[in-house]
Amino acid sequence: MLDLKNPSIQQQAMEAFFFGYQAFTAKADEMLERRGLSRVHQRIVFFIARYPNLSVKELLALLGVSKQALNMPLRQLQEMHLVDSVASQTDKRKRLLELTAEGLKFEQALRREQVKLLERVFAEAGEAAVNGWLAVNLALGNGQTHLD
Amino acid sequence: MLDLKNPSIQQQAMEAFFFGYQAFTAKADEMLERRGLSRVHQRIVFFIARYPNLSVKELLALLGVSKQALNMPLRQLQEMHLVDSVASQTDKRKRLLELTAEGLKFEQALRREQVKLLERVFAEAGEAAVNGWLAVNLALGNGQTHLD
DNA sequence: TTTTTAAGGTCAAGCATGTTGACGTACTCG
DNA sequence: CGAGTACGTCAACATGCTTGACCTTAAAAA
Repeated sequence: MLDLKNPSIQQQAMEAFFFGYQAFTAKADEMLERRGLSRVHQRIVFFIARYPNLSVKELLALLGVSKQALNMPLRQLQEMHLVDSVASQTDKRKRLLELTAEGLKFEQALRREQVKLLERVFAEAGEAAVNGWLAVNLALGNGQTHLD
Repeated sequence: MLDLKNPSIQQQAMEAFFFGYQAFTAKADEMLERRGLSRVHQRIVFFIARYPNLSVKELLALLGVSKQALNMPLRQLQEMHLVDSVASQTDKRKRLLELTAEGLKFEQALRREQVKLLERVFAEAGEAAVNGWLAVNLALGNGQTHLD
């Protein structure tokens, strides 16, 4: 077991997490910048892809930002016809978010870049490592879906 | 092996990474905010602790920001007597950074909170998972030290 | 049915954090 | 000596987030 009593091991683990996460997001950040978008835009389309028919409120909870912070980038995505919002049938106050065909392609393109990096690393690290990596990340996130 | 051909698995892995990293930094962020500091301040003291006698230029390379962006928080840390900078003996242009006794305590307090979370999660996930988690993160960060 | 609450949208002001560009100083090195 | 390096700082600007206030529409509760 990793000896977390050893400060130098602590630092190594933390540094690896820091640079690992940074490397993970780097490629997508580049692609976003070329289109004049930012990481928030990716998070929005990512969560809409993952949870179709998400309401605005649920999206806010997932992102952990204020609705004013969401407003601008979400509006931009709608104006670019990457995201559509339709009133819920069961509760007409709610706007359910979905990706347009183009939005889906956009989200997939971003995700593909990140998955490519994961695939390379996974092939190198082996199955056990990958399962462990996922298990620890899930546990860190508390297993919570963050939806409600 | 995690099937990264499956889009839903891709999404799950990416979401776990996102929320995992977020949870990992949350506690330290709280502590920093109470002292009117931000995540950059932690990164600074973290890297100084990890690489004693770091030069300003090396710190900039690790953080990946402009020197103007570093200037303010680093100055604050010095004014708070958490960080000292001393001219290098071999090259008097260089300022070598080190933590004061108080700065060391501060960095350790922040790190301890994050390690506590890791310990909980590690106990839950088991040794194999932990080793895998570290291996994947190291591979993601390309094994590079980011120094030079 | 009237009142209250919830969901969503938007405007405004303020703050934090980042960027580039331009300088100035001190020091090293060829 | 002159060129380049390390560091520090000022200014202008962009961006992304915050809180507060206000509005509409629709559901739920009184």
